[in-house]
Amino acid sequence: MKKGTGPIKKEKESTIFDAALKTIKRKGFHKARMSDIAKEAEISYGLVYHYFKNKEDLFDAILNRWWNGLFQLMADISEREHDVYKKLRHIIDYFLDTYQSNPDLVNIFITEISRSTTNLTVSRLEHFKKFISLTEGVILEGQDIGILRRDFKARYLTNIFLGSLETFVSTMVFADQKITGNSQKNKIADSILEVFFNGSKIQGK
Amino acid sequence: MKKGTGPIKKEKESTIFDAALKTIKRKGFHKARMSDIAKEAEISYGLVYHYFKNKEDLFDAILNRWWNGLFQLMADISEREHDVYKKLRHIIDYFLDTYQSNPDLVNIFITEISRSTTNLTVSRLEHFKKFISLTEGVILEGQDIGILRRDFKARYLTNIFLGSLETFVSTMVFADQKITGNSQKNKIADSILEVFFNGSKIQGK
Amino acid sequence: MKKGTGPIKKEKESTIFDAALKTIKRKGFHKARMSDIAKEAEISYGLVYHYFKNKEDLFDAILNRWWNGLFQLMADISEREHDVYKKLRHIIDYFLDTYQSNPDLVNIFITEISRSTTNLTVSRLEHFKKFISLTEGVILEGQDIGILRRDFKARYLTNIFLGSLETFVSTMVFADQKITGNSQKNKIADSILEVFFNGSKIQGK
Amino acid sequence: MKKGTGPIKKEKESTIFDAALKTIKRKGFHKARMSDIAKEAEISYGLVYHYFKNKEDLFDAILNRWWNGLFQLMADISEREHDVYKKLRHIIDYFLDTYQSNPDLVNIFITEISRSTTNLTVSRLEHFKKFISLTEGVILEGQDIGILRRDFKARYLTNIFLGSLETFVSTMVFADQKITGNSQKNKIADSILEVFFNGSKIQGK
DNA sequence: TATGAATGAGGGTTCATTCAT
DNA sequence: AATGAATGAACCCTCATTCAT
Repeated sequence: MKKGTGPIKKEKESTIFDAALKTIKRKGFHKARMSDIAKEAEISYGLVYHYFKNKEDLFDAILNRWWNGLFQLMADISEREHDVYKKLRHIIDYFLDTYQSNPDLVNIFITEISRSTTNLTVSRLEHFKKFISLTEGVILEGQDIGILRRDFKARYLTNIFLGSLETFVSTMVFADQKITGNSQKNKIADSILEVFFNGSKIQGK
Repeated sequence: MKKGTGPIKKEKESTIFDAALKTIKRKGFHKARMSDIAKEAEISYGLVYHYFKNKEDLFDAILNRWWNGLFQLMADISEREHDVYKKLRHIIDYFLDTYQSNPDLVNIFITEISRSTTNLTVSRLEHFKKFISLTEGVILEGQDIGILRRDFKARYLTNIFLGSLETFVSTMVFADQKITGNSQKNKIADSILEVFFNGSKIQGK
Repeated sequence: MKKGTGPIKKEKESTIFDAALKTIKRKGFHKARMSDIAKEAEISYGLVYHYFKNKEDLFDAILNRWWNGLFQLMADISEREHDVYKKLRHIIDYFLDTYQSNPDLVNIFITEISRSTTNLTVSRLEHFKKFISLTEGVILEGQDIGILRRDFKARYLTNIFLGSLETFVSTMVFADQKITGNSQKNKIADSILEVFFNGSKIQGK
Repeated sequence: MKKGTGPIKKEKESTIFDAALKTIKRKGFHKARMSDIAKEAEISYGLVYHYFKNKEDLFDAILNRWWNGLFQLMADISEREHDVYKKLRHIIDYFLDTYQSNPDLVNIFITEISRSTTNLTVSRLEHFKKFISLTEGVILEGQDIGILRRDFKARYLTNIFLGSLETFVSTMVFADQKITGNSQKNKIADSILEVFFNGSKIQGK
């Protein structure tokens, strides 16, 4: 009779979600069978379809978890943070924080979406483009303010920035490397920004 | 067992190879059917099995084309080139030159291998690790010589370098962007190195 | 076992029954899901199983509605009506009246039972045979009395009669054609009998 | 190398076709599994998909066998036969002849198509409408010539005619009754026409 | 009564691979 | 060398039915 028993439903849905995360991370989207996911969640596989329309839908739910968080952050940044350096730092933090709290999610983002055309649908591509555009906005702002060089197009610097970040995260993902604490996280973030801003050349040379 | 024997055999094998390249690029490895490849090559699909043991074998042949060329280059660099800056420049050139002459090959490397765990087997991972190690060797040399900062681990700078490169190439791959001539290629290569060495901050600031 | 017990039970049961009628008419028995029926009835699908043992049972309930009415009529005819022409007219009326009051029921009879072996079980077939036999009895009576030609077997004339009737009704069912009033209904009934008699009546009489 | 080895391919395709005919007749389209059909044909079920795109395609192939024959006949009639009575007789013959040579085909037409909305697609309905239209053309011709009464619409007489025919055939189909020879076939055909004409013929003529 | 979560058998379809010719 | 018929393991998804609450 009660409709607002949300948490109970959410609980099982969450179990399936996590099982999907784990399974897709382990086998990849294509090779992850619905029955694998069900087995991982310790439920019958029919139940998966009770909560998710189909495999694609389950996959999109995972991606949305990632994108919703990221776009929320981008909105927050846009409103509250006025320092370009810190804005970029927040973006990095989102990747690293999520990797700390939910490494499987980051793994899937990197391996199944970030560089794979196979699973790319039009709507998924849109998320990507939107994120790149938003980041480019930050970079442009940096060029306007005068803290980023203007002899390269903003899109180009955006590629460098996101490429460094992604490569870093990828490395951790592939090596199954954990971030053990905030100090390590900060060090990584600082490093990425340091090289992005100042380059790898020995200073002064 | 040898693949590169007679020229007569090679001809048809080459046709299949190119068809596979084109098809896998278009549909991704998983969704590319053997029959699609055969159709692209305008042969019966049974014949593919005369030249390649199975689908995995065909895929590995493609990857080997990439890795063999790259490792050949790394060996050449190691022997003949002594300028670290130029060494890195050669690595970039390999990506860009191959992208010019065989964009499908680069596409597949980027989308199916570079960031996809799905198709990653142990032996394929080995190639990757080896390449990163070799690059790290170059970076280390730069640190030793004193043209690269030592306050970051070599592996870290390697990530930045390869990340920038990969991101650049990815962008071109996804946008289906062509490199029209050597001057454009040089400009791209210069840019990557410039930012890697000097950063994105306005100089002097 | 009894279906038609309490009026309280009946109410909800009736709602489900009507929903089933509507749904099966729209989608066919096979494609009508229990959940479709429940949704149509605006109840949970689990409840359907309180009133009907299973899907087949629900279907049989529908068929029984049809057959019970028809056999009731045949019994009435047998007892009270002595004019063969009018007897046949009563049979036609049952089809047309039911079509007026409950077009879905007639639709289901025509499409799912009358000509479909798919849903035919032994017990369902028995109903059919019984009805044909009873009709044949009327035809035989007509032959005995001398108003129907005897050069064709009664079963044969029965086929013609029921075939005309069924074809007529089918046409209306498929065209979703409504019977707007008694005058139209009478016209249709007259027509069917007119052609049947002027074809099957002893010539010259 | 040879492409025109038609018969060999046709042979197996024909086997599958016949197995489908038999299986669908026995279990109905919906309940006939592809594996049933394959088992009946004594082949692996994968092979069915070599010859037919999917289950619907296989079903359509069966229906086309029926419709192509019938429309061929209608075209022949239109060109060569000028006697309305004989035209109708040819139509009846098509049903009876096909029933003799291929009773399963007629069975499927009757049970799965003629009165079942379940399997009715738009294109399938078109075939039906076309056939009825063509028959109506013959009836109209009969009314024009003056051998069929004009106090009923042509479409109405068409319904009666086709209804009688269909009911007759249905009866045989359901009873699994065989037509043993031409004399029996002729008797049936004569009977249908006799009743149809003596009912629909202009009175007194 | 009433709900809808949970189960799992069933069935359509795909496609890598084998093999007779 | 070459063809494409033949096989069957996989895998997604549906939905009738059961059952705890």
